Amino acid sequence: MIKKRTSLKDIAQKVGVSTALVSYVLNGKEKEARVGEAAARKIKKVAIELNYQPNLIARGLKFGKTNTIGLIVADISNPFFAMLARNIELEAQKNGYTVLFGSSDEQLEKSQNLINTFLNRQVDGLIITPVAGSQPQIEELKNKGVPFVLMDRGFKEVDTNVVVTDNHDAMYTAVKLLIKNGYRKIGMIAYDTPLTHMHDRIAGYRDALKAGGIRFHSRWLMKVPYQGYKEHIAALLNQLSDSADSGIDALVFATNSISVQALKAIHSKGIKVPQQLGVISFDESDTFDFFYSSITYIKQNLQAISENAVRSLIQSFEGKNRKSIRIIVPASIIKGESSGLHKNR
Amino acid sequence: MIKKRTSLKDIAQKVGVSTALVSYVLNGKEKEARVGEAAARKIKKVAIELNYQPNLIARGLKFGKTNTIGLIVADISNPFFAMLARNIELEAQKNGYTVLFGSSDEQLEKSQNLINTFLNRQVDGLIITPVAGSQPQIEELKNKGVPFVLMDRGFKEVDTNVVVTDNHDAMYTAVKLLIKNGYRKIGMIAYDTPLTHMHDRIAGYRDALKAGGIRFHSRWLMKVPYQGYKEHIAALLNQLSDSADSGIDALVFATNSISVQALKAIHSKGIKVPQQLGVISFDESDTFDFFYSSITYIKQNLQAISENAVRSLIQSFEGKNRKSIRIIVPASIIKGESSGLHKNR
DNA sequence: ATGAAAGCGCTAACAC
DNA sequence: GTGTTAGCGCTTTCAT
Repeated sequence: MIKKRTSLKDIAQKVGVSTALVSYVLNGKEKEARVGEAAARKIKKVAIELNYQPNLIARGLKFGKTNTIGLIVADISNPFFAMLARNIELEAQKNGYTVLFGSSDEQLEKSQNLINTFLNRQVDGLIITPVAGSQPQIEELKNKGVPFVLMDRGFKEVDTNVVVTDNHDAMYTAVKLLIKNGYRKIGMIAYDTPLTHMHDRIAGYRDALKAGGIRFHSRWLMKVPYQGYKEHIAALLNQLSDSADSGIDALVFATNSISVQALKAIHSKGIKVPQQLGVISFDESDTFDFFYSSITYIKQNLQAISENAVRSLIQSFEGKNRKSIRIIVPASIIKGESSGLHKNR
Repeated sequence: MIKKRTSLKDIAQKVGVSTALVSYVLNGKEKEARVGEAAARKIKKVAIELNYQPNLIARGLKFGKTNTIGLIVADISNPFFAMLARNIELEAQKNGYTVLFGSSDEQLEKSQNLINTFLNRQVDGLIITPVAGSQPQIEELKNKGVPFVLMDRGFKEVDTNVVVTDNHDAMYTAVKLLIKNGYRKIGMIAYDTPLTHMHDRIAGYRDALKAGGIRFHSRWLMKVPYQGYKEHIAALLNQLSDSADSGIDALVFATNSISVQALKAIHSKGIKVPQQLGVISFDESDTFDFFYSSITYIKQNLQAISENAVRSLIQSFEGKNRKSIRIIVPASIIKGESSGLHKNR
């Protein structure tokens, strides 16, 4: 059914030379190998005639290098990861790499399965957004000497290559902005996970409060589980709006997905932003354009993150990274009305 | 640096048998090959000790089968394609396949590059959302006997495996709903492309008008180019809202991305939906929840599309598809207020 | 200037 | 029962 692809051998036979010569010529090594000009010409001609395409998998077997990167994100259907994937695809392509992808769904088992699958397929390295509790998986990669880089999040306890946003600074800046604009009772909705990105964002939030001379109340920090987060967030905002005095005058959201869900709830509850509640989101979303007030948000530099992830991974291939590389990408804050001057100010 | 992975040979040496035996045992063929029980036990034990993992690329070379699918979408960062990718990933995994992906950006050259790259990497087959004008690329795949299936869109002129939504019916139903609710001057914003999905959606729109006894006006059908579509749509809606009588009382949108952009413009222009303008969108979006009226939209069955795409591709591998298979997946319409009764009704 | 051959890791037909 | 071996397609060393 499927037509046999033409191999070096086919060309060699047709031209009447050995496969070695064909290989040399087609790899532009005719000079080094001092291949006869006539033969070279003929080989090239036949290669085109037969529409020769190298079998990269055979080459991979030979070299132990496939020029393939395995990308493991939490969920490719989440716009944030989809954007990352897009940028990684671009950067990988620029460098001659192709990308295998998979979604871990924040689940340990899926993550491990993907790692195994990709390794068995001889990817040259992995770009991973690690799942909570996956330290052993990552440690094992280190032990095996597999090149990899963590992206978006990392682990405190494990020293690895990692590319992340400057989460602490981003959230610190955001909360400082709210304080500057007169908010005093600032809450945060975050995921209940020990991963560093969340930890750092929370730390940034708390440090900003402290620096602003505001005493932190533990009930201000609302952690929701990843599974079923939509319902949890809806419930949280129900509570907030039901109580006459919610005890909170502003909210920061720890991620893209939390932001969208929380804004949905705020919108449907009819909570006035920023009059009743100041708001700062994480990451962009098309949804912001529909909110009645423009949303202040933290903008991560996805392109820089992706580029750095791919590049440092490639450096690892080349054995350049003797030590772990830790890249912190600054974020910016895009100011809108949602964090505007507080009524009490 | 990277620790050498253990191969069959390593195990064979350690146990003191040939690689053949190891291969048989590790592939569960000890019975057929009548391997001695003692040897089998020992081999299994050592395999675990050495943490043996098969090199799938060597196996691929041997069999000419890599258990890899190449997925080419227009843009992985577009939520619609990201959702498709997610579902394809799931279905592929269920069947033991891994997915390579790439974005064509609706560009012929990128599409061709991706096809070449994937073929050179010996993917077993391709799932493609074809680009306008890529018929020759697709024809070539057919000629080569490469298994593939087109998804989301196809070509009139080329007979191929294809899995698409019932676009004509979906749009027909949507427009009929508008007509039933009293709208008479129904416009459509579509992409300016000859691809079948767009063609069918437009045909569905026109046929519904005809069936409703409404004479079609060519200015009702607004086609925008994919490149720079955001600006074009904004401009279109400026026009509509500026003219005292726009001559249009309802709009249907041909895709997800068009819907979001158009709704943004409608929102910012303050056009009342459905009082001034009835609206039906294509595909879901988080943004709908922020619109002041709930949006009526056509819901494609992404899971069914993905599953069918993967399955029919796998059938092609197995040589089952002697003829091209054409799968039409029905869509549903989710009714909201945006297509509610027209004032004149 | 060219070719033979080994070898990457795996499988399976075949020989012993 | 077990081992030998050829071969998938490609690269490259070493003869010639």
